[in-house]
Amino acid sequence: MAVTVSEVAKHAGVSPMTVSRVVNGSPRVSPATRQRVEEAVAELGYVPNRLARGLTQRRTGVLGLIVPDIANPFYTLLVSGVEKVAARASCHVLLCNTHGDLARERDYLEDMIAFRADGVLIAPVSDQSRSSLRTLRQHKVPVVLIDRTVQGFESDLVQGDSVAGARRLVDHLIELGHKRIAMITENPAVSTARDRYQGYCDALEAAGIAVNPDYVVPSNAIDPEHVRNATRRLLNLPDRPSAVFAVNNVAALGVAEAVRDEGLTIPDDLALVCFDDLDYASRLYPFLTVMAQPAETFGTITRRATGRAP
Amino acid sequence: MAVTVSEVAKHAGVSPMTVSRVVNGSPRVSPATRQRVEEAVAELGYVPNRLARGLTQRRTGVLGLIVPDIANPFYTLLVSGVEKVAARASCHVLLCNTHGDLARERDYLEDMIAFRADGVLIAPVSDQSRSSLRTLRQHKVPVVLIDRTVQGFESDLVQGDSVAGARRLVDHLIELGHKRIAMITENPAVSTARDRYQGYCDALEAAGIAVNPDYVVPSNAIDPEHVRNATRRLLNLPDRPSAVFAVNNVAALGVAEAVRDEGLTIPDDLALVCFDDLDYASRLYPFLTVMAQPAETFGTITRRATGRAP
DNA sequence: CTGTTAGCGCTTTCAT
DNA sequence: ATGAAAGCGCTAACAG
Repeated sequence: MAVTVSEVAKHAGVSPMTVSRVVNGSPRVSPATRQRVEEAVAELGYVPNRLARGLTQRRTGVLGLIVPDIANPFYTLLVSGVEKVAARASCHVLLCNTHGDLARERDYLEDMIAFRADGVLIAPVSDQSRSSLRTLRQHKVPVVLIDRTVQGFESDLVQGDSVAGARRLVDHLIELGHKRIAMITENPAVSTARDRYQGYCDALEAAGIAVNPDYVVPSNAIDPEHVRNATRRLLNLPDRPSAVFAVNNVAALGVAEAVRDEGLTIPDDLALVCFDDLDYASRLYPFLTVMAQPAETFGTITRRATGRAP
Repeated sequence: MAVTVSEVAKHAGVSPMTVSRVVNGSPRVSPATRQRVEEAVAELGYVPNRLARGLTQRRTGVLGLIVPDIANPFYTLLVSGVEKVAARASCHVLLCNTHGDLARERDYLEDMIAFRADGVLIAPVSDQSRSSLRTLRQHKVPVVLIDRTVQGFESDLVQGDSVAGARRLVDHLIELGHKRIAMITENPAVSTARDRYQGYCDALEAAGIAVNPDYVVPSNAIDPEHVRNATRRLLNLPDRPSAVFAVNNVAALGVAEAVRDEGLTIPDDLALVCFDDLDYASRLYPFLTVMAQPAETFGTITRRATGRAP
């Protein structure tokens, strides 16, 4: 049985309430009693029970952070940033990895309600996350969307500009003289995939290049192997693209491996650009042009998004 | 105010206890009442409060995971693995990043007591983590050490064999004909640093090569920039080493960048081997020999370590 | 099978 | 400045 307020109180010859006041730094305690209580706390090794505290105060100091893939350097940096900010605010981070799975996401969101998280930061799986997010909100848990919007769900939001970023990356390829530019996309229910595809089309259109459906390759963008296989088919087209825009870093990795599989090299045989940094990887492998987002600071800034259908 | 057992109970015309039984899947409930309760739960959108539950049951379903650097791919994989196992056990992971800072680690460990974590997995900062770990144990929180032992603290442990791993890496260099082999080390209060240095020395000795103190470079092994600078001095020695053994992946990254700074290349001008995988990075950059540890499965296996002084 | 009582450890509220 | 009482939401332990 752990040490409780009452035991400390007895030890210090005061009431539990006074112990509570001291522990929480209330000024309404005389220096003398404060000292006696502090000694008792130290002597007994008292550590306040945050479950009990959360129950009465209805604040737990816990933030839920829900991402599709912790191992993805983009989310890793994000987690890192959120953890840093949370620590400054004396908060703790409950980390949840959905693996892009809606059911798991739903469960985790319900858990956030159950744990009475003070708030939830989430990079949602897709637009289909809407219903679980609504449930969360019904339970008054503040939500901030990260990186992705959700159709039909208005919320505070932290994200980069995918349309403009994609546009810049593809413009860059066009300036280098590329005309046969492919894109590895992902599920259009993911807002960033939609936006980046939009930027890709905009850039091509502005340059008077028609979008070639053969050059738009769907992928899951979560598993590099999946992308690798999809890309191999692309590289074996009779009219092989000279450049590829990957929807994100994982896709880029898959492309890089497919290129190597085919005995080709980057950037000689194929130019590769992508969204999101590969962090450590890109420091070692400078042949990749990335639109790095400040993932680590995504935990600090906020703006309002409409969540309307496009 | 959130929905409580009592409200559900009233709604279903039963006692709170019966609601509790249904929610927790107790078999001692008639099918009829069970159904009525379930309907009430659904109708009111009841989600049990896990703080309250934790208070009575003294189990929270929360595991603390404490690592020095989430952004390090080794720990990222570890986190990923732990999260996976925890999810299977319906547990949640409270993630804490110490940044190799003892004070922060102490605070986090105290928080784990406060939150009544069911257990703590920790890759400790160094041998100096001992006192906070003892406090944790006094409070009956089960601890498992990951990757690193702590002198004077016996505990369950998950780790790879650093001595043998280092030995193999350096043997490999020797087989390739290298004689001038440097090592980037870190704080000897970190068990893996000690062990890997041991393996390095063993390998050299077995080959009849004397350990050259100039070739043993201390670093913090947390910040690639620090390693980068330390390595540059190494590369400017009159008798430059032909190979480097980096104590871990971060150190290897720093070395790789220093090599590039000096206008040299790997592996032509310098062979580089290291402990721990760089994950995504090493898939793109195959010039690096790594002793990859199964970081992701470090969350599943356990053995007993003595924690005696070496 | 179901309900009652009591209490987990803390803090709010109201006294003093 | 300090304390007493009540209750946060839930579940053990015991009825019946």
